[in-house]
Amino acid sequence: MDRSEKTRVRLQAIAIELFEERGFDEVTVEEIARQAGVSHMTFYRHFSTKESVVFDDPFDPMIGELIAGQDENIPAFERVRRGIVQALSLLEENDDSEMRRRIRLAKESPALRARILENNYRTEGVIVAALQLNGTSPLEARVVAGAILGAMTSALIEWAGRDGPENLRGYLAEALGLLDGVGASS
Amino acid sequence: MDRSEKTRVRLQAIAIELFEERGFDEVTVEEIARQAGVSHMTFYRHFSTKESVVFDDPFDPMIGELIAGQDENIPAFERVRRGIVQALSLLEENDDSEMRRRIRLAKESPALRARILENNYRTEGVIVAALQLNGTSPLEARVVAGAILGAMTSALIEWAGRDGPENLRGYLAEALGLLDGVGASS
DNA sequence: AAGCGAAACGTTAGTGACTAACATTCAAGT
DNA sequence: ACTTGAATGTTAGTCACTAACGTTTCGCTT
Repeated sequence: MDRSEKTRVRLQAIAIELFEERGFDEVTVEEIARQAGVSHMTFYRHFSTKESVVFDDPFDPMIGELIAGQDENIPAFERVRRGIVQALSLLEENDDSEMRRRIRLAKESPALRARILENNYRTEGVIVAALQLNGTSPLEARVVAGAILGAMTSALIEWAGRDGPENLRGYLAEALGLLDGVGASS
Repeated sequence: MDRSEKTRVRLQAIAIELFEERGFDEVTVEEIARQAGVSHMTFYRHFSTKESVVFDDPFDPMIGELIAGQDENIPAFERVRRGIVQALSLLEENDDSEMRRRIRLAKESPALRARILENNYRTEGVIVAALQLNGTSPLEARVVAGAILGAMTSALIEWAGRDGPENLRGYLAEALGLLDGVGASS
């Protein structure tokens, strides 16, 4: 871990702690930087915005490939669902409790929620493109992608609000399972 | 139309025109106010944020009532769908082209998209509460609400991107129809 | 018509996120 | 030690947004 990465990790850890203590809006970037022993410019060299210290841009093109690779004969909704479940299963076994901390911050902060949803917007574009490759109509592609991402995001927030030990990936898979039977018409 | 309302309408018209010409981020509140012949403080007395001049807070509790009033024996997903379709049919026949202008602005501006999605977040809370009144589980309520709102929002954006004369309400109803068969399990 | 009060609006000064330009320090490798 | 590039610092600025307080406008009463 070189100097740059150490600074980044330090900034992130301090920022999240401060956000948990006092709330996202009540902590200034200046203060985070000061406690990390750096200037605010260094903060912005590591994180493009105040929000991105909590959620960064994953923008996974893998999701697109997994969806485009599904059997064309099953409905669009199911293709997306299977693609996403496969992507989840490939996910490194991340620390669920760390993710929970961050999503809980988002529950209290419109700015952080907006960040998550902006990431979703980009992912939605990837899903739509993948579906259209296989002949799905633009409207159906958008609707299916929007529905699944909306469901996942809501499930994520529901999960973060619980105290139980539920596994994140399992929880999301269960959430998507609740939408069984969708899109049977196409 | 009293003085206050005239100022509000003027600010809004000028703002949207400027946003269309140069993009949301390239127009300052100061400039909008100046062209409307007022100070920036007056702008903020009429609109709480720069975004809200394009999208304001509808926060319709009617949606909650319509959903809570659905037959408990049909699946949660269908209850929400019918409630929303009913709410749409009660909507005053708004000017579709005006709505299209605004949503097109949102296609180009993350800040405006965030505003729409934040409104959705509040609506989602209303839907979740309505479903839970009728015994739906917290997870399913969230997932169903998230899926339908996600689908609607995506359809809205798809609609705004088209040039055709499609009716907004009809388009949204068609979009929700694409999700036919969902949630059959509950 | 004069004056009164409240709503609408203006001025000023400030905070905080974020950026650009330029200067400085640090950490290797030679 | 010396050089060089990466990491960081300083400074000054823009813009969204707010608070406090002063001013104008307008309908209404007298």
